[in-house]
Order: sequence, then C-alpha cells, then structure tokens
Amino acid sequence: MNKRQAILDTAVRLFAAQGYEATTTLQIAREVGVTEPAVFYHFKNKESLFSVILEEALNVYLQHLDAVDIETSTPFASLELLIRIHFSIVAEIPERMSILLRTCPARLEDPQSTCTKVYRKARSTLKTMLGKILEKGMASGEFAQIEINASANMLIAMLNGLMRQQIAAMETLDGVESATIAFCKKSLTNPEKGTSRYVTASEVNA
Amino acid sequence: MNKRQAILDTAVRLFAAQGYEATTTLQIAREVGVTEPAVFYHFKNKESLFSVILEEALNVYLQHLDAVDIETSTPFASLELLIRIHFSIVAEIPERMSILLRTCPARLEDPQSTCTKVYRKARSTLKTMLGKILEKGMASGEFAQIEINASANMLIAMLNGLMRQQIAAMETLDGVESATIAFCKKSLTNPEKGTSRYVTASEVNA
Amino acid sequence: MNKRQAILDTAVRLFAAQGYEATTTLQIAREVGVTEPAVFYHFKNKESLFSVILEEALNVYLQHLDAVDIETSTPFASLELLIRIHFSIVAEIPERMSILLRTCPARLEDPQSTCTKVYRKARSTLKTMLGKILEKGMASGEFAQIEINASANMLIAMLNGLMRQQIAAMETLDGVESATIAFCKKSLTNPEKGTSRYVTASEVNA
Amino acid sequence: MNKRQAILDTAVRLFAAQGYEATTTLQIAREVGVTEPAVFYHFKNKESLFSVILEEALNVYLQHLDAVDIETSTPFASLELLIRIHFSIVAEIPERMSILLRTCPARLEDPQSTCTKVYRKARSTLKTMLGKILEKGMASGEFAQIEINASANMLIAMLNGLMRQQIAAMETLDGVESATIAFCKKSLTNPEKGTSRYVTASEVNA
DNA sequence: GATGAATGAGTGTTCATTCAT
DNA sequence: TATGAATGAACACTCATTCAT
Repeated sequence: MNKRQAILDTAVRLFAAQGYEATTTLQIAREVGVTEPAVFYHFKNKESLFSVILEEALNVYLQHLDAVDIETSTPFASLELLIRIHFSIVAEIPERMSILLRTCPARLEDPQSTCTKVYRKARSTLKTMLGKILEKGMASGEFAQIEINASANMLIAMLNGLMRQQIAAMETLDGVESATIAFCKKSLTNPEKGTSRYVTASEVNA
Repeated sequence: MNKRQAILDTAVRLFAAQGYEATTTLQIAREVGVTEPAVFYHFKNKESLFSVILEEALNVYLQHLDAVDIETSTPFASLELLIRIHFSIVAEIPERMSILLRTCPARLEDPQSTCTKVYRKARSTLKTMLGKILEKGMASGEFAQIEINASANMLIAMLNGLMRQQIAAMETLDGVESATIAFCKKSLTNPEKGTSRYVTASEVNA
Repeated sequence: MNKRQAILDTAVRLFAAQGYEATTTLQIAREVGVTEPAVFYHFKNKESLFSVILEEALNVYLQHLDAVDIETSTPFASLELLIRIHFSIVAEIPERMSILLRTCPARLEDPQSTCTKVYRKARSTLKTMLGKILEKGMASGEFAQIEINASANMLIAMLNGLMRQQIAAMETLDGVESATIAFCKKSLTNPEKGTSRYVTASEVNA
Repeated sequence: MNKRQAILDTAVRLFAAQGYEATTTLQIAREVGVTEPAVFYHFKNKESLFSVILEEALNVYLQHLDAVDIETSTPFASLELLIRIHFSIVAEIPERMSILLRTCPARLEDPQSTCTKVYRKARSTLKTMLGKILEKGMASGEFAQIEINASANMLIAMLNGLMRQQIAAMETLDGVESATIAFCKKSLTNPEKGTSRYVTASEVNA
C-alpha cells in the first residue's frame, strides 16, 4: 500500500547490499514494482532518499543512547550499557548501520553532506555522555584518574571500530562484546573497597 | 618524467580528496597533464589504478608490522609499538590510508575486490601478531588471563577505529595515543613482579 | 475564488517572467495554491493556457485599434494615435505583451500555432488601417506620395520594433515616443497648405 | 571531415527551423551522423553550442557595421548603408539571424545569458554609430535638428523590427528597403542648398 | 608512447498528462 | 471539483573505455 515506505525499504536493502553509487534509481523502482519517476515523486532526488535513511538511523541511535540513565546508574553500568548498545543496534538495524558505516566514510570530506551532519551529531552526543560517565566515575572514586577528553575520544574510536567489525563480519565475533566490557572494566575501575583481595595469576586461571 | 608514477600520485591525491567514484579518469589525466588514454596505457583500467594504490598501502602497513619483534621485546612493548604504528602510519601515508579506510568500506561486500583482499590480509597479519603477543604475555605472567581470540578481535576493532578517527579528524586528538596505550596497559598487564594488585570479586567470577 | 482566473493570472505572470518553456504546470499550480491536475481541469493543456492568454492580448490590442477613427480624424492624427497605442498598450498589459513578443517569435515557424494566428490577425488589421490612413492622407494632399504597401510594411516593422524595445527596456526610453511621431510627421506630411517645402533632386528622381 | 563544424551547421539549421528548446542534442547528433556524446565532446553542453552560434552571428554583424565609414561618407550615406546592412545580413545568414531574433527574446530576462550579452553589444555598437551619424549630420547642416538619443533609439527599434519582419516574412516585402531609406531621408535631411526647388504633390506623382 | 576523436551504456531527473477516488 | 499517486517519454549529460593514427 504505502509505496513511499516500500521505496524506502528497498533503497535501504540495495544501498546496504551494493552501496549508494552502485544502486540506481531505476533498480530501486523495478524492485518495488513502480516506474522510476514514482521514486522521484516521493523523494526529491536520490540524495534525499539517502538522507532520509541516514536520519532514520541516527534517530534510532539517539533513542538508544537516550535509554542510558547516567544519573541513576553507576558509571560503569552506564558504560557497559553504552557498549552493549553499540553491539545491539547493529543487530537491530543492520542495513541502515551498514549504509551509515560503509557509504558515509567516502562523504565525510564534504561538510554539507548529511553523512557529516549525522556523524557529528552522533559523535557529539556520545562524547557528551562518555564525558559525564568518566567524570562521575572519577569523582566517586569508582574510576581511576584519567584524562577525560582523550579517553572519551579513544572509547568513541573503539565503539566505532566495533560496530564496523560487526558489519564487515569477516569472522565470527563470539565473546567480543563481553571481552570489551571486561577490558574496559579492568582498565577503568579501581578495585572495590573492602571486597577486593589479592589474586595471583595462577589463581585466576583456575 | 615518470608518467606512470605521476598518474599514480595524482590518483592517490584525488581519490583521497574526493573518493573513488567522484574522481574521473579524465580529471586524473588533466591534472597530470596527459590525455585520458595515456592513463589507460599505463593502467589496465580505473579499478587497477585503485588496486595498485591499495596494494602499496598494504605493503607499507605490512612493513611496519614487520618491524615489531615479538620474540625479543616484552609483550606489552610489542603491543605498544603496534598501537604507535597505527597512529604513525596515518601520519605517514595519510592519503593512501584515507582511501583504504573511506573508499573500501563500500566494497567489502564483494569478496573478489582488492579491498576485501587487502583487508583480509591486513587483518589476519595483525590478528596473528596480537594472538602471539597476548599468548606470550599471559604465559609469562605479564598479562592477566583473558580470552585471546575475542580480545584480539576487540583490539583490532579498536586500532581500526583509532585510525579512522584520525582520518576523519573531526576534532583535535591530542593525547589519544597515550591514553590508548595507558588504557591497554592497565587493562592487560598484571601488577609488576613482586607486587600484587586489586581484583574485584566479579572479575574473579568472570 | 475564481480558480480559473487565478490560474490564468499566475500563468501570465510566470510566462512573462520566465518564458513558456521554463514555466511548469506544477509551478503554476503551486503558486495559485491548487494541485496540478486542477490546472488541467480548467484548461485542456499547457498550450491552451498559453493560447487563452494570447487571445486576450490580441483582443485588447484590437480594441485599442478600434478606437482609431480613421474616417473623422485627419490622417496624421490617426497615425499619431496608432503610434501612441503601440506605446501605451505595452505599459497597460506589459506581461501579456511580453509573452506575445518574447515567446511567440520562436513559434512563428508553425503556421498552426496560436502565435502565428494572433500575429497574422494583428498584422493584417494594422496593415489595413495603415493602408487606409496613407491612402486618405495622400488623396487629401496632407501626405507626400509614397508607395503604400512598402511604407505600411515598414511602419509595421517600426511599431513592432518599438514595442519590443520597451519590453526589453535595456535603457531608459524617454522621448522615443515623441521622436517617433515627429520623425513620421516630417517624413510623411507635406508642408501645410498654402506653403511648399523643399524637396531634393534625388527624391524627385526616385 | 570536420565534425565540429558539421555539428555546428546542423545545430544552426535545426535551431533555426524548430527553435532551441524543441531541438534535442540526440537529433543534432543523428543528423550529423555521430553519436550523442560526440556533440558533448566538441561542445561543453547544449547551451555552449547555442552560444557559439550566437557569437558567430554577432561577429558577422559587427564586421558589417565596421564597413560603415562614418568619417569619409556623408551622414545620410552612412545611414543608408546601415539600413541596407540590416536587410542584407538577414539574406546572408538567415538561419543565424533567425536564431538570434527568435530564440533570444525569451532569454533576455536573464542578464547572464549569451543572448543578453550579444544584444547589448550589438545595440551599443549600433547606437554609438547612429549617434555619431546624427551628430555629424546635424553639425554639417545636412540633417535637421533632432534629439539624438531618442532618435537613435527609435532607429534601432525600426531596424530591429525590419530584420524581424524579414525573418517572419509573412508576406513579400518588395520595396520595404527603399521605402525605409526614402522615409528616413525625408525625415532627417534638410533640403540641399541651391539644388532644391519647390515641388507640388502632383508633380511628384508624375 | 601518446593522442584526438569517438562511443555504448548508462545516469538522475523533468514534465505534461492521466485516472481512480 | 479537486486530488494523490503515478507514468510514458523523453532529456541533457557523464564516463570508462577504445582505436586509428
């Protein structure tokens, strides 16, 4: 019924599978079962079709980030959720994330492109959150003292890299999510007072 | 004088600045100061021009990795060098790395593409090295016990993300390199010999 | 309220400002505040919209010509009025005249086009009037003896050119109207009764 | 042999016969016997093909104007030549003049268009010449005293209208050229001293 | 080695027009 | 009356690639 949505869905599928450039508006139209001008009736041009997809993906991402309640959770719990989000969103909207992570890199040179805008918005939102989490953790003593800005940038790069890895999926990635969480926990958190104890390497192996 | 090299250099510059698709063979030819067919005399087609660039970048990367002497260095020193390499190579050959990291993502769907081959080779080499480093570190007691495969994958994703971040360079990235090294050090290494360190109960359970 | 008239008015404005080809039916509809098919409800097609405009302009023109009373006025007074009409009509309905004088030239090749029909009608009416005026003037001795047909054609071309000049209006045209009247007066009329005027030998020979 | 010229010639023919908008680049190519991209190899785009034609026409026009030697000829002889030029150029390059006079009117709204530039150049050159001629004639006593600027504008409009009339050629225009010259002569020139005499209307008829 | 000229196969896009509702 | 949706038929234009010279 809703041709607009059908066009959008098909475009998502094709852009994800073949890339933006390799997908033609005619191909999209044919797969939807309409004529090419119908695509241009619903969307101003090919670019705008792409932009709509990107903005949808951004909205989903921002909604997920919104679910992280930095105020009431412990800092590391917030960070852990943040990490999990970056894994689950790829599983949830893989095609849109694939478009975001695969087609956009070629367009970041252009500051006017929707890609650049979406990246900036996503990055700045994430960075603000990471900043708050690290600050709160360091203030409460849960986290060790680190340089917030540089660490936040590093974590962003890491999360970004992890999403990309899932999309490329050149091999099975079992355990990467928990390895990441453990890795960050060990690096960031101070031992909990009163509940920690000395442990040797051999003991851990057991 | 060497037209082939001039074509290659110009192609690198333009592919990096505008992306592969947005760069035309005519544009390359004009900027070099030759005619379009001259490009096709030196290179079979546009794709092969791209492949040569990619392979050059891969070789530079592999040479850098080769410089890491896992046998004689301590595991963390090796890892640290590995991290530094991923920062310095972007500074060294920024255009080629930009092409690699920006144009390739759109092509990884195709298993025959040079991009895919280059990515696989780079990834597998890096993964092997990371595996050896982690193994050696855990064996010597320098590193805590972790799941090698998942951790290596995570580190690859992280290094990849860090290179991308440098290329996109949406903000100044001062201190990210040392933050990364510090972050990994804290997470991976056990307290130095003769001492012990705090471990949380949850970590032991994990 | 009268949608038909609103469409017509908007079409006049846009055709005059941008030309017929450059104006789309969608644009007309949007500026009127209706949908595109509404335009086609009121007018058979874009062409017919254009034709209606042209015929309106023709009617206004013919009405003005009708006001010239050749019988009761002196021949030159008639001619003067005719000249004034060709100046005032452009000021009166500038957009319609602009359409007539700018869009039509490209269509005169086609004998079926409304443009051609309108031009023929306007031209033949004007020519008949000029013929009568010249004839009457020569008969009464007010005008010098000239070749009626060729002179009428020349005067038509002149009037046409003057209207065009006003529409293009590449510079201020102060005084052109009176210069034209004076020019024609001097050329056409004999010295007033009872007097004679100078005539060159070559003129007599001609 | 010279495809570029063949394309240009065909474009001239088709633009003149059908107008710019109604002529497609594919049609031009087919009539020349090449493929469509060949047209774009020789000319940047359809517009530039049009511009080249226009500029050629302008050059021919300016060359003709150049042949008028205001310094050594008498003022009216110069004007007469100017009038004759506006008749003969239409006979000489009718297609190019047709394009100039039929396609351009629709484009004069755009100050950047080649049409506007060509019109301005042609008009200003002609106006300068007319100004000089009238001035010289009035200074020498050959011409009656008139307002130069307004009269020049009127003459431009007349010449323009006469060229248009020839192009449209809705009827045979025998005698219009000499009628125009006679008309201007009578209007502009004073009776020659010493050689003129009184003539009655009836005498002229004889 | 290099070029001028050309092309096949597309590309996104436009636009007047139609028709079921 | 009027519209939302759609379309047929084109359009200018691009680009990697080829080939005779």
